[in-house]
Amino acid sequence: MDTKSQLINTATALFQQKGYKSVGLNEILKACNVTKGALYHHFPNGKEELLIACLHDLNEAITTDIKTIFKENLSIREAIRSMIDKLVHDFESDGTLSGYTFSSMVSEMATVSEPVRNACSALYENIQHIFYEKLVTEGFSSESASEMALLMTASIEGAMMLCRTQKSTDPLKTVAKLIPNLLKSF
Amino acid sequence: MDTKSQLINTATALFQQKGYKSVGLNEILKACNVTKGALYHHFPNGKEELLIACLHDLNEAITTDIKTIFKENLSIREAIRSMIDKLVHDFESDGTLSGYTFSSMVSEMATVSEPVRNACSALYENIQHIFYEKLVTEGFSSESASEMALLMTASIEGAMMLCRTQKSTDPLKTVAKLIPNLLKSF
DNA sequence: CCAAACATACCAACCGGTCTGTTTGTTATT
DNA sequence: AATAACAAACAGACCGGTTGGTATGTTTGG
Repeated sequence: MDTKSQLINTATALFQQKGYKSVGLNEILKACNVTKGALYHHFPNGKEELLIACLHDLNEAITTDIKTIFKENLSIREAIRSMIDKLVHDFESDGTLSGYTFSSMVSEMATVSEPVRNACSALYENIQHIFYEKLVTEGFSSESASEMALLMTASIEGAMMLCRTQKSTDPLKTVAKLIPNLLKSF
Repeated sequence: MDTKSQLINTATALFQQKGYKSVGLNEILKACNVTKGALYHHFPNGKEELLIACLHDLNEAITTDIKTIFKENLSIREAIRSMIDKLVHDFESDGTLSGYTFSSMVSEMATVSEPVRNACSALYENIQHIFYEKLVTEGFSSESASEMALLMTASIEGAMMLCRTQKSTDPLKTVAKLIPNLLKSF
């Protein structure tokens, strides 16, 4: 793999685990055996440019990942189920909840840096759009589909937060169990 | 107000706005005109002890705040509605979403410091417990009440995250609108 | 008189970022 | 084929500023 992708990949993982400010450049550099010169060659604007590159990469990765899940599963219930199953599995295997979340970066940077906030906003919008389209094909009206997509995104993101504080996957499991009920209520 | 509370209050506000790592001790000290000596007199273990004190204070403040809202409002629908209305109002007036959230602190510290993680966990549990009790008095079974309490907490927390990235209160408003539907679905 | 409640100067460690090289790969010229 | 020329891709020493934290003093209330 080339140096640039290497930087993005390890930085992404570290940012997801510890947040943005908690991870120093030297930590990233050491983790992927790259020197400072190389970093500033590929990212002249330093750490924040690297973060935005990470968010862009994450956006693409998450989007394609969810899209394939939504293609493989016929109903939105099954799709959401297998999506959350994957999150739960990842969390249980490596202990870190890095799946479709970047809340650690959102919450500390969204209020500080506009470019970062925009990158995060784009990511959430993409996720919601995938939900939205699936819901529309299942007969939901445009309005209720976008509302449901928002509710689903919010509850999953919130559940991940709870999982992190509780060191347990139960919140995600509960939400996964309840989402079918939500869909019924419309 | 005494020095200790002054420190806690201003630190809480700053932490909520920018997160933990982004706020330096000197920034806090300057903001409330307190010197380093005073800080380390009241919090010998420094910044992290201050953060935990903030979380404890926040816990109490949020808990009593929500409790009074839940006493004033007969149905849980009305209670949630006025709770979110308050959040929306705060966000629209001062631009910062500091209400019942501390996700900025959770996400960057929960994976790093156990004491902080515990304090955050306690806070979420308290909130859920208030929801839970109200739901039980409205006839929900113990099991579905705790599930609903979790779902509500998660979706509100997630919605706040979305609000922050979108710089809009719409996500919270949408969630507020949909929660009655959730309750019906049980 | 004594301890609690500060104030202030100071510190090593670390931060992100810049600097000046050196290596390496590509292309043009003879 | 050899070489000159050039730029991209690094390497690593270095820098000023800031960080959280400490040590030592001074004030103040009981």
